[in-house]
Amino acid sequence: MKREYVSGAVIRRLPRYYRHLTELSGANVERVSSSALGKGLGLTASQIRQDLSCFGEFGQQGYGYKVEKLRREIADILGIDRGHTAVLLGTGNLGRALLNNFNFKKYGFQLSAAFDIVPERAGIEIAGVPVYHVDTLEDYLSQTPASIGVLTVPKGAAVELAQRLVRSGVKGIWNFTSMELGAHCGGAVVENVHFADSLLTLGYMISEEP
Amino acid sequence: MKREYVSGAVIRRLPRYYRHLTELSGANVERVSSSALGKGLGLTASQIRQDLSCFGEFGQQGYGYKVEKLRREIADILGIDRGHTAVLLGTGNLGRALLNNFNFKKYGFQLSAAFDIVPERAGIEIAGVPVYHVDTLEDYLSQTPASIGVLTVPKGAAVELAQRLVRSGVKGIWNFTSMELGAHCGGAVVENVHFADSLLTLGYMISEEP
DNA sequence: TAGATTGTTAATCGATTAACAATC
DNA sequence: TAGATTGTTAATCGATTAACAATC
Repeated sequence: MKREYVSGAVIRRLPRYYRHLTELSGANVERVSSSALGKGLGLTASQIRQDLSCFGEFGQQGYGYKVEKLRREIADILGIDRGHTAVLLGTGNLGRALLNNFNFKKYGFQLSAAFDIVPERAGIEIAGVPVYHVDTLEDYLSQTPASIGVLTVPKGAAVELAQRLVRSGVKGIWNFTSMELGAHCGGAVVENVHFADSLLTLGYMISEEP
Repeated sequence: MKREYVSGAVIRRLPRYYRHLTELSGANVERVSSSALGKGLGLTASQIRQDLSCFGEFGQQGYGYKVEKLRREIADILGIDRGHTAVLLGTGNLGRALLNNFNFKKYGFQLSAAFDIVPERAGIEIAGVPVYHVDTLEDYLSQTPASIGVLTVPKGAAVELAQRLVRSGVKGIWNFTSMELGAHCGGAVVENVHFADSLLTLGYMISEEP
């Protein structure tokens, strides 16, 4: 039964399903049951069937799920191949790490340009992506709209740039700064990658271990 | 009332509390109520009081919480200043980005060394951290134990290195690879930073927007 | 057909919110 | 003292798990 509202907990499991199914598919596995999938991901079979039922009926009774079919269904739910585009702001170490190592295309995003405030970086290319001066951001986006902006700038620049991105029509911000942007971004969705929060959580867990 | 078991949901909010309190403290704010704190973080006052009550009684009735006192209490709960140590494996772009930009010390971790498989990188220093060849990992850790290992290596090397870290006494793994390590790491805690999952979630959310 | 496994409904469990006595 | 705000208990809400008829 297709739901209109799907909880965040379910949505955050979808990428894990997708990753696991991609691996199975790569290993030429044809079919998988909810219980096998659950074992692979540390979840119950019941939860997986419940999760998937938010989006439709993808299995066959007595058989399970066709791996490749389910993988494509989830890709579609996640919006891969929906033609998303992205720009990246801030070509410091982290920005360069993403440009060089992260396969945006694999997840359905075309990264068309990067921007930096340092004049010397304008005009160069990093991993095939052209770098422009941040002053030209609005001009660029009016010509070449982007679905999301990737924020890899110093904390102090985050709010202003987020607002400029949103005003230029960006629908989501992938925020790698430690600034909380929720309040500043109007209708846009903010997805945070807070390294510090993650490390502090780990620190807590190793401290509490017996 | 002090609980022995604290849910993951509570623990993942603690770093946010800590960050917010650090900001208030920096702005010389002396006291804060649960409702003010809740407003700042997008949570209910009730939830904040409930969360804090897992660890003790830190407030005063009719007054609220002393910002600096609460900040220190949470730092203590999170295990900051517990003398954690860390090593980093893999000095590619992402590893270098962390070495150059991420302030481990600020979160209570001393990063003592980095390792790489490329022979030319052995002997250099990155942001003051010495880089050694990964063949010397066990020798090094037997002399200088580490609480956690930071994994910024290619996916294919993740499992083997995680296991070597755990065998050398590491208690936690901060995993930046896309490999799921849960099953391979015995008693050690694994904290994942999966960029792809984060981006896919964002992709879903901007696709579903009205 | 018999065994397996789905999708879904019902039961349980856990987390969030509300309410309030205690008290600064 | 009166107003404010805590810590905690009770009520609600939502998410996970269990059960099972449908059926491949």
